[in-house]
Order: sequence, then structure tokens, then C-alpha cells
Amino acid sequence: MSEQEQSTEEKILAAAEETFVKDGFEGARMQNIANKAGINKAMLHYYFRSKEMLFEKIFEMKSKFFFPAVKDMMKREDTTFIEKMEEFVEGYINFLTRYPFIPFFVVRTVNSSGTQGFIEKLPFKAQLAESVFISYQKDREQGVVAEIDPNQFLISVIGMCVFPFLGKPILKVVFEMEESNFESMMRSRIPELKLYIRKILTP
Amino acid sequence: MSEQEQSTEEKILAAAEETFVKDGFEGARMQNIANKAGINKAMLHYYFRSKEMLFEKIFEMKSKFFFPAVKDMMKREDTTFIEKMEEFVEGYINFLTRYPFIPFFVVRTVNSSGTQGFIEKLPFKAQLAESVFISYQKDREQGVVAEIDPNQFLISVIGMCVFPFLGKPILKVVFEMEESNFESMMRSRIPELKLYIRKILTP
DNA sequence: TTACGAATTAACCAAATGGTTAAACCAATT
DNA sequence: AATTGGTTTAACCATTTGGTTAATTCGTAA
Repeated sequence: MSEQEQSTEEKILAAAEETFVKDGFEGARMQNIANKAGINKAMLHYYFRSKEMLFEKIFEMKSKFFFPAVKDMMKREDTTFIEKMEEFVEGYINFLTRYPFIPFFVVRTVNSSGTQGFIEKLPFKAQLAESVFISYQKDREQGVVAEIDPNQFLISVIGMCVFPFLGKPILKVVFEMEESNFESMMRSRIPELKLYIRKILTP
Repeated sequence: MSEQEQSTEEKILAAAEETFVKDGFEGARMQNIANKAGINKAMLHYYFRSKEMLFEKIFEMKSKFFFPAVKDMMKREDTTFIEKMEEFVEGYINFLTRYPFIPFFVVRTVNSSGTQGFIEKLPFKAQLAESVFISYQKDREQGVVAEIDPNQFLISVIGMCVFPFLGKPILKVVFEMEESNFESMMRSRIPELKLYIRKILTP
């Protein structure tokens, strides 16, 4: 059985992830997590001292992926800035389609008043922005990319990718979509955003 | 005193708004709201039967403004689609700058598993999307606007405006910003987004 | 086999929370 | 002055929640 091959700690983490992602920190119930993991509630405190510490563990694991690791992509010499940003959009949307809960989980946590201090543990400080900036400057000097504000542009691209996942329940109502419609909409969103990027960045 | 001129109901609503917006439904405490309003906790249940009903009232008031009322703007005959979208960005960002908590409040509520049923009460069903679509089609027929997907474009523009407010705590860390820096960044974001819109939509 | 430490459980606890109730207050009406 | 009806309060209640504890099980090394 695949269930038995999981250690107790892994079972707890899996159950906690599911619960915290769905209900948030305040909404999550320790008993609920224990039930989902098929163990006694006391075990949660045995492996992780408190609800806070368990949550911290999950958040640390998940937040790593809110901003993807694009350092290597940005450093490549054989692609233009435009191509890099197109690649970024495709990779990011595909990733978020697989883990659609991460954006909301991260955004809720960093905005929540009850869970201060988590922001400091964000692992993407100065990773993404700087590599994008350098990559842009190189192309700009050669005049192969239009003059824009790279920081504003980066925020815009991320916003265009992430927002549909944050506003998904709203979009489903506004555009009268089922789950399958949303997925196909996100699929066709990739070439659409690539088009926008190319139009904005072409000199 | 301005405090005494407020009726008890107004005091409750003001305190509830502040608390719910900051802590969300599950995080908010009735006792906290009562203290903030300077009244007895039983009064909350006297004026609004339950926590759910009080929250519903606040959410209804706030969610109206998540998607701004742009119907009239979109129906104007003397502006092009490009100009309308530029005007939209300027108005929306200015609005969100004044009420920067609304996006997160709405997004958290519609995504929360504990507060189902509130989405149905969203007042913007088919208001925004349809008026934008019609406005685009008119210009498209005259060839004065590029061929894009108007729905995807609308989601993109909203995402570019809203995302900075949702990710504000993260952006402040990533770009090492203070509150004042964030504000000036949002100010300079308006012409930047207008530039993007013009580049995307110019045929 | 025994001993020992880690893993696991059932029962329990104190605090917090949303909600209720009965009594008191207060202004207007009779 | 007495009555009435809405408003306000203090005290109370049942339930839930995160967390603890003491006892038990289990694997393993001596």
C-alpha cells in the first residue's frame, strides 16, 4: 500500500498541506488534519510542537514556488529578453495550472495579520528581480528591446499570470465558466500573453 | 464629539468593517468588534443576528467596488477602446490606492472554504465583461484596434492593476520598498500600464 | 527474555468563542 | 405617575479548540 509506505511525519505534512491550503491558518483545525492523516491528534504536537510551527513548515515548502527559480533561465546567452519572458510566462502558467492553490496560499499568508513573521522567511529576496533587470539591460544596450521599466514590467507579467488563479471563483461567475472552461482558458492564455509581451517589448 | 453622533448600528458597522477587512471571517472576533465599537457584545447579535449576517453586510458593501462600475465609461461614443482602457487603468489604480485593502478582502473571501455562498452575492455578474466586449467589437470592426481576445485582455489589465495590492508585502521585500516607495511606484505605474495598453492594442 | 527509548493513544484540560437570557435602563406616550 | 417598547448590559452557557498527560504499544539492542 502506498499509504503505509508513508512515514507518520509525511502523512502529517500531506494532510496539513491540504488543510492549510484549503482553510488557511485560522480556518484549519488540528483535529481535521489528524483525521485526514489517519492518526491521533497528539501526534501532531509530538512531531511539530504547535500549530504555528506546523504551518510554518508548510508555508516554507510552498512559498518557494510562488516566484519560480528563473535565475538560470535569465542567465542564458542564446535567448533574447523577449524570448526569456515568453518562456517565463509559459513555464509559470503551466506550473500554476498544476498547483493552482499556491498563489492564494502565499498571498493570504503574507497579508494575514495573525501570521506575521513569515514574510521574512521568503526565499526569493532579490533573486528574480535582479536577474531580470540584468537580462533586460543587456538587450536594451543593443537596442533589441523597447524602453520600458523592467521592474514594472516584471510585476505586470507576474500579475497577468497569477491573477486568474487568485480571482478564479470570481472569473467563473463573471464569465460563467466550469472548471474545464477555466483550464482551457488558461491554456489559450499562454499564446495570448506571449503576444502581449512581444508587442510591448518590440522596439 | 463625532463618536457620539454615530448611531450604535453605524459604530458596529465601522468596527466590523475594520476587523473583518484586517482579519477575515474566521480570524475576526465578535468581542474584538464590540470593544472597537465601544459597546456590549450582545448588541452585535441584537442588531445583526449572527457573525455570518454581520459579515455578509460588510462583504456586500465592499465587494461592490472590487470591479468598478465602468458601464457608463464603456458606453461613451466619443472615446476609442484604447482610450477607454487607459481611462480604466487610471481610475482603477487611483481607486485602489485609496482603498488598498479591498482586493485582498474580496479575494480572500471568495477563496475561503468557510464562507461559501458569498460569491453568489457579487454584484458585477456580466456587467463589466459584456460592456468591454461590445466596446471592443465596435472599434474592431472599424479596424482601429488590434485583434486580441477581449476577455483575456480584460483579465490581464485587471491583473496588472490589482496584483501589486495583493502582493504588496512581498513586493516590499523583493524591491526593498517602504510604504512611500510603494505609493510612488503605483503612481508611476499608471503611465507605464497605459504605454503597455497602447502598444498591445495599436493595430 | 529483558530493558529501554521512541512512537502512539485515549482521556483530559483550560481558554476562547459565538451566542443567549433575564434583568435593567431610558425616552416617549398615556 | 404609570406604561410601553426599544435599547443596553452583565452574567451565563454549550461547544470548540489547541494543547497536555499518563499510560500503553512496539521495535530493538543487550
